[in-house]
Amino acid sequence: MSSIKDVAAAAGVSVATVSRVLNDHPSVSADARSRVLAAVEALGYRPNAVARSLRTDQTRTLGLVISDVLNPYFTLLARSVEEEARALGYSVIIGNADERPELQDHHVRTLLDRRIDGLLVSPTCGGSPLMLDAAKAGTPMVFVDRWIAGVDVPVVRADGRAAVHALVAHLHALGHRRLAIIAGPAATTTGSERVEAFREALGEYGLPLPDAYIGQGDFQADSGRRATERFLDLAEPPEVVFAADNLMALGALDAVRDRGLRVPDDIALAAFDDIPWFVHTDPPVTAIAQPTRELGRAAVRALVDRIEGRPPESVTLPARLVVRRSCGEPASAQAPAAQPSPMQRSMP
Amino acid sequence: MSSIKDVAAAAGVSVATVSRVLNDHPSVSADARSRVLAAVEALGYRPNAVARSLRTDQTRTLGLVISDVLNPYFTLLARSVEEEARALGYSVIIGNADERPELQDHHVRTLLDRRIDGLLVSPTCGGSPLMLDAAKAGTPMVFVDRWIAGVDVPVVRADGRAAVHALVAHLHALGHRRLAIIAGPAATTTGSERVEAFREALGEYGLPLPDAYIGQGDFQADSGRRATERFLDLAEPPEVVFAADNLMALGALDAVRDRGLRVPDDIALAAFDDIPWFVHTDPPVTAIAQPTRELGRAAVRALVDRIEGRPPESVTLPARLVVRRSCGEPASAQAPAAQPSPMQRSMP
DNA sequence: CTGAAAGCGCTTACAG
DNA sequence: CTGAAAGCGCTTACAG
Repeated sequence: MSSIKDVAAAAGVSVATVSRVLNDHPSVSADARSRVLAAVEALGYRPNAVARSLRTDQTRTLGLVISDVLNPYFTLLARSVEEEARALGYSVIIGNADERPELQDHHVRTLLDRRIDGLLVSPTCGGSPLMLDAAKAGTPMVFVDRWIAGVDVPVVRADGRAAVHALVAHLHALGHRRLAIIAGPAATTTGSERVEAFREALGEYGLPLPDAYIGQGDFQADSGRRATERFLDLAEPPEVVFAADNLMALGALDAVRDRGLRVPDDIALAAFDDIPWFVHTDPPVTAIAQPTRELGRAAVRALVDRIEGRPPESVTLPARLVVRRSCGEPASAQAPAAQPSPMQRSMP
Repeated sequence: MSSIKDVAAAAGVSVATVSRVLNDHPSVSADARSRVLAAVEALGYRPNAVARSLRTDQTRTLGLVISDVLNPYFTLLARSVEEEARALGYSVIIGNADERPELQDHHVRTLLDRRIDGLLVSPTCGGSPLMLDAAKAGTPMVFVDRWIAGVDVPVVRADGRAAVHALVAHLHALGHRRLAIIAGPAATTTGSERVEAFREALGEYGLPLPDAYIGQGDFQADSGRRATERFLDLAEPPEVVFAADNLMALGALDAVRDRGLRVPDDIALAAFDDIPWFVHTDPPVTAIAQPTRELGRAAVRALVDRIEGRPPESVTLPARLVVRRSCGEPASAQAPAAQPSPMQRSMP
């Protein structure tokens, strides 16, 4: 692989001049420029980003540590992060924590060792010392989706409170009174916030949220299945299960199906996070949709602002309820239409 | 951020000794070693991977360029690649080509500039000059899933031929005679191979594959929807649509649903690539499952073999048919059971 | 076992 | 406008 020296030799100039041409430095003669460009072309020269990074102390790379790539919500988030980063001239390296704190730390460490310019994290747990130290040490950092309290790091996330209230209103209107939730890990903000929003909304309707109706999940499908089985084993099972993410909803569907029961006839189901597949499940799943692409974009912009010396801004975007058929038909549309209408209602 | 010099100063040794300790070089006195280790600890020193890479000419990083991250098949592939790479001491940088050749080239170029040790590619198109040049120039490379003919690069992929034959046998047994396929881009191997395998299998049953029954898709959902609409507009629409990947099957489901039609009553559906969601769609979708994790693992092993000077091996693994309800009930199980049995049959 | 020194491929004041 | 030279943070023969 040819280096800048080879180009300089071929063009009959110094490496400094080659470097200037490559970096669009203004003070290069037209003649020198064209000779360098010709040499670059002839040799198929490509600058060594490693050497450039060592010298300039910037990698033009962002690290993104997400909780679980197999979760379509995070996949979409990752994609939107990459798109926006590319638009701003950055690459992104993704680390998949798989909801495991030690794997999260592994990726944070590796990314730091590679001297990424900034870090986007959706923290799996309360707060690893490694991440906190990095933040304190001045590594540009932004939290997406989930965050850690008490750390001076901008947060880009969706606020699901209003949508959870809309969901509970919807469920209440359908006559449901025994509502259960499959929560995420209490150590994550999204794990605890969604339960709190749910409890608060239930309170407005005078409905309780007994401990037996709070399933402890870990945001992965299996835990949704187990929590649902436990609900179904109760002397008085809930009428509705609200899964705090889409994968646990998938597990819940599995559990219901394995018992030979039907959604929504035997038990209703709703999920946090909307994904394309929810339109095609049996039945289509009522879900709370996050503005995922916007979150990714905003997170990158905040991080790049921070990296490039502009004040970064925290951003909170609203989620919205998408009603489908998994919680039952509204009274007005009792008889299922022969032609399934797209019956999809959105509320802010 | 402290450097090796700071550690050397703090430990009272030269940077060479620090480097030796860090790299587990045997010839270091126990005393020097412990002083260095103490200094490393005290300073919170972490080696700069950029500098190390420049010096050693290896990044211990693999590049993975996949066609579409949002496709669950590729997401799972990417995850398995990362896992195996991590186990072997490598990191991976993922580039999402989004089925766009120019984006694919962008990522290949960026990855090459970063001097990744090797490249794993699932080529979006016939063969970009950039990629071919890189292969010729000796960049360690392995193709996964899709490949390019006439290039001396190992290929790790699944052979779906037997499973496609099993699918056609299944469809024929259910009484279907008019079978259509939504193909992927002809420029990709998986795009053309799946059509060929399908045509060949149909031939064994004396069934034709008229041009009108070959929809041209691009492996993304929208194209599956459009192709299906065209099928449904035919004077004699097919009885079965076989989508050559899971996203186009999703689009097909959309199209059928939008017309107020039902799967499998009005039209049957099968897909290449099995994904967890197919169990929960309405109805569950009959699909051809690839050994995705094994493919990822094998691809990484082949690439690392190549990088580390061992002869890499091409690997072909069999796909298998997973029968669900989207093509109709077998005659023996005419009456749908009240309790939906997991009726899931596997054939090699 | 240890250190001084060269060198990986760049960029960038500095001097001309 | 141009080039010689220093230096980014490491690793590794080489000499002792």
